[in-house]
Amino acid sequence: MTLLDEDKIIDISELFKIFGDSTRIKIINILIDQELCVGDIADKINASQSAVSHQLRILKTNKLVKYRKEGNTIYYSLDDDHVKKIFELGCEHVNEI
Amino acid sequence: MTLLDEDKIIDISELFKIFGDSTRIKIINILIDQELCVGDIADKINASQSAVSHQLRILKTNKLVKYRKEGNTIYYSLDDDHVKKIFELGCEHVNEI
DNA sequence: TGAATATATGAGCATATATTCATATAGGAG
DNA sequence: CTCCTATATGAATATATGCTCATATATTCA
Repeated sequence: MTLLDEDKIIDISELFKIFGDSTRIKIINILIDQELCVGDIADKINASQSAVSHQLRILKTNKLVKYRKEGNTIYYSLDDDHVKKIFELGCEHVNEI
Repeated sequence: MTLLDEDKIIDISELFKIFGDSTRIKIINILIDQELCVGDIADKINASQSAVSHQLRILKTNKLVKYRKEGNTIYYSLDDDHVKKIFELGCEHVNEI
């Protein structure tokens, strides 16, 4: 291993693993330019409330999304500019193949 | 779905799925600045020849690496500048958390 | 041609993971 | 307090996937 140690390798692959699921990519895509509550996300991406909630937990745990409570409702949005950048770079790549 | 259609969503998540494995990240990392043959990759990342070959096939199929034959030996290198960019953006992100 | 080296590949196994279903929790409205 | 809505969570299941082992393929060299 030249550049990176084992721990960082794991971290990086774990990060990309998060992006490597279509449900999560749909969530990220829908949150690119807006914040949305769980139910609306589920509606817009055609997934169950439970599935979305499970995936949001993973995205939240890995700091890819942040959230804001308003009464009963929880609004999610992208956490970090890197998330958007990584997503967009992925788009670019698949567009060019 | 606002921005992307289902097919593109699948493509993008498939792309990131490729990056979402530590063996493949090790391979990408080791190929960042050099081309190497299968055996040398296996040695340097401490993985079996078979495991590396399996993963190289995935990387090759998805156009993340390219190869060059020289007699008996096959040299692999990163295919596309996006691969390096995506990898580096991933590094940046994990460094900032 | 035969042996040695480099790489690829298929089967089988063990593990990880995404979804569903059922249920829990929690806040707001009446 | 009670009902309703929004979200989270745990268990179970089905599927995907990475590794190993054994073997195949291909190229070089003697």
